[in-house]
Parts: sequence; C-alpha cells; structure tokens
Amino acid sequence: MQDSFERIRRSGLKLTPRRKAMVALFSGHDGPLSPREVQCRLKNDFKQCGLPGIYRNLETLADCGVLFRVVSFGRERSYAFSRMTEENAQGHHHHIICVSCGRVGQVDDCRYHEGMTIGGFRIVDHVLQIRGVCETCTETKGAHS
Amino acid sequence: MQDSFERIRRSGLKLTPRRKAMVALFSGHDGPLSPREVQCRLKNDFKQCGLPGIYRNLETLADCGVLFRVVSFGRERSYAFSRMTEENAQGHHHHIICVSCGRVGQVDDCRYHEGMTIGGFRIVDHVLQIRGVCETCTETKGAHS
DNA sequence: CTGCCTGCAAATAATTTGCAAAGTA
DNA sequence: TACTTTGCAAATTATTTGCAGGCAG
Repeated sequence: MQDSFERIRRSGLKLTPRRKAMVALFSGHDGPLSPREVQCRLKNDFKQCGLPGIYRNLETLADCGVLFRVVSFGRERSYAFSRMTEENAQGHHHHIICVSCGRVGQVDDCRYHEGMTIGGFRIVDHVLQIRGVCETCTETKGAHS
Repeated sequence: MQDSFERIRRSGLKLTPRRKAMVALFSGHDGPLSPREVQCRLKNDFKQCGLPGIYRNLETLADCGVLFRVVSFGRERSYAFSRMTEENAQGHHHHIICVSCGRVGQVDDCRYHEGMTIGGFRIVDHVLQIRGVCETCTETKGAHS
C-alpha cells in the first residue's frame, strides 16, 4: 500500500485522503470493484463522495499502475488492485479472479509475448483473464468435480 | 455461412432476412463490429433498421454461437464472427485481432483448461484476446521492429 | 500561493423495454 | 394460424464534462 502511495507521488499526483482511501479499499478487497461499489464502500469514510470523482480517480490510479482495468463484456466497468511490486512492475503477468469470493490471484507465466508471431500475426499485446475458484472457496464449499 | 444459417435454425430461431444479412456482414468482415457499425452497414440493404433490433439479434446470434462477444474495457460493446466449424464447435480456441485492419485470426493452443489448478485456483473459464498485426498489414506497412 | 482535486448538476451516450405491426414456419 | 421478429418511441443506466470552491505541496 505504501508502495502504491509512492507510485502516486512519483507520478506527480497528489496524495489526497480520497486516493488513500481508495487504495486502502482496493488493497484490502482482493477482487474487482465497480465505480458504484467503490462509492458505497467509501460512504463510510466520506459523507460526500461523488461518482464523477471516483471515475476520475479510478482512471488516474489505473494510469499510474496502482489498479488495473478488468476487461469484460458487461455493461459496468470494474477495476482491481494491482499487486505488482516495484521490481516486477514491468513484469508481465495476469490475473485470476475467484468467481465465488472475488479474490484475485496472479498468473506469472504467459506464453504470448510481444513480437512473437502466431498464425501469421505479430503479437502486439493481449488480455488474459481467468476465472476460477480459489483455495479457500474450494475448501469451504466443497471441491466437487 | 450456410453453417451459421443451419445453427440458427437448429436453435429454433427464425431465419429472417435481417439475420441473414447480419451473418453475411460478419462473415465477410473479419473483425469486430459494434452495434452502431452494424446498423450503418445494414442501411444499404434495409432502409429501416433500428438499433434495438440489432442489439437483440447480436445477443441472439452470440447465444447460438454464430458470433462471439469481444471483451474490452471500452464503453461500446462489439461482436465478431465465430469461425468455428460444426466439428470443432466445442473445441476451445481464442482469437487474435489485427490492430490495423481488424482481421480476426484463430489461436488453437491454450494452456488454461477447465479444472486445472493454478496458484491454488481451480480454473473455471477464461478469456484470452490477443491483438496483433496480421501478415497482410505487416507486409503492407513494413515490418518494423 | 498555485494548481490539482472534489462535488454537484447537467450533458452524453449506450443499452433496454414496451407494444403494435409484420413476417416466418 | 401461432408465435417470433422488428421498428419506433421512450425509459434506464453508465459515463463524462463544466465549473466553483477546497486542499496538498
């Protein structure tokens, strides 16, 4: 979390109470959150908390690498905490999201690297998002199948 | 394309001129299209062509496997033609989209299978979408880098 | 102090719904 | 003929913008 604060400062952005609270929320949440959900959870700490500000900060935090944008086909966007450390900040990795509790895990190996050629296409970038059931939920709800 | 028509019928849906035109459009397009784009291109064949109908049909066609839903973080959704054949309809594969011309290629190998365990998570499903530059565009625009 | 941040209100823009008319099987 | 499909108009809902006041550096 300190790491995130550092990253915000280093990007020339101000470390406001709002941003601190958002970082704290995401870092303690282990899953994707929509702007609306963020607002609800922030209501506890801030009586006033407008959605536009949240939208702006979510984008800001995603831009400086504190959050990542979760792709989906749904109608509502969402973001999740990026647990990249400073060292592996450039290190490519993906996320696996628990369908039961929303916890986010990290997948470090990936066979699709920029510049690679596959089926005649030269890879530029890619998105990989895995849904699964985390250890805890598997144990709790039974590991059927 | 006949294959798609067949699939529509087999799903108990009616093969209307509108649906035929949409299948033709997508099958000849090699890339993702948003509802709005579909409407524009269909204007040629149908003077009247409401967006709601297009939305409904896009979902319908995606449900029966003729199209697939393209995930993104953007604000507008899009769909692309699924070139799966009947035989490999169940066969798992992914798509690679050309950032230059929108052509869609197919990626058949994939290391993430349902049921696999990775980092303590049991995989349920996943989304992989690769962006790249296709052969034609690489040649046309020069293969720099 | 200066310029970024925030809230609010209002504007955009995408998607969905309801219903009557039209078309397929 | 029976039931699906379509268009249109209107409703919903997500996201963005403008601006004035507030706060971090």
